[in-house]
Amino acid sequence: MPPDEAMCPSSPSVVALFGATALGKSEVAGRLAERLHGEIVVADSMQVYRGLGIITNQPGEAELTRVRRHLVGYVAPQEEFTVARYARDAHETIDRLRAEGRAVVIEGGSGLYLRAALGDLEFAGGFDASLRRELERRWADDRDGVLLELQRRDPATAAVIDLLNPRRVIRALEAVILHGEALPAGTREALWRPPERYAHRLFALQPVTDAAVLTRRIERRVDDMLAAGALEEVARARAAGPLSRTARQAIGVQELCACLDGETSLAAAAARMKARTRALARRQATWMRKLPAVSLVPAGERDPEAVADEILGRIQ
RNA sequence: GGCGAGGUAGCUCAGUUGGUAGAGCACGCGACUGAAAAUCGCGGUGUCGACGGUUCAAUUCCGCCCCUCGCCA
Repeated sequence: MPPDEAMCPSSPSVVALFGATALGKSEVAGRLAERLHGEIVVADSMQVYRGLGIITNQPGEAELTRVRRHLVGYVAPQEEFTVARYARDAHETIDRLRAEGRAVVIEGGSGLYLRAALGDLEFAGGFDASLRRELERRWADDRDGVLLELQRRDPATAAVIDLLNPRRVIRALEAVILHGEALPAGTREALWRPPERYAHRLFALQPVTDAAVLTRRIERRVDDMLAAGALEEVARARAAGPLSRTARQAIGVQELCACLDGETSLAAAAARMKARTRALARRQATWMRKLPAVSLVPAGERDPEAVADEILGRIQ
């Protein structure tokens, strides 16, 4: 903890806000930052892409002029993005804002990114697209061979990760091959409580709205995106060059590309986007339930202003 | 009206040479350290269209009826 914080523990200058999609998180964050005279750092794996503002739900003009937001729309969608890069960018931004004496509101819906911003996650090994592709091919042909190699070269990691999950296995092996040492050693407890980089208060929006109403809201959101030109947005983005693997994971990219290529109807694309968004909101709720030291704040149908007030009240 | 195809989980469908059923998606819960809006794990789904017949036993075979789709009138 930096020394200035030790001297002034009653007014933490970093407030983090986690929340699932469609709960009004960015509006709440906007008001919080305004009251605290601070700026916002977004912790969202998809809002980083430039030119995909509609489908990734980036804040509109009104929110943007209200307060400054960082780490939104600053990466070309042709570029492959990683949490490690996000962590570097976030720390740099937060450090700078604090050096300027500004309060920081970290807002996001990507659990891992939020932890990366707040803490010091240790990222082992590098990243090599061709190696990864080769390992993927090997996994498809000879799964057992890949598992055996990981067990031989890094038994400690092999004992801890989910061996049924191809992403985890491939990443672990990739890390050993590139750096000799794989994922950071440590217990699961350590994985869950990475060293905190900033003293902060963490809040999460807990839906108090009826589940059916929330679902309807999520679905309306997709309809609104389409009405706002989501299809054209995706067409424009991919016209500038093939979209990166990570950008293609954003809800709506695959679906709307299929639609542009005449493979599916717009209605089918919309249905799939809604289903994926619902599933996302569920996984976000899982994160919300287990974030360490989190204070839950009822939200949903409440006025963002009131939610922000409640959070400010709890900070005092 | 005639002929053909079909009615099985919320949806799309597979299956049972007769012993009351499954896969994907959806849904619920969970995991998560360089892909995380990703990826993976666990879980329950049900008068197998209705009624009758044959049978120890029918979702499966037979009859009849209802419904859907297609073709022909």
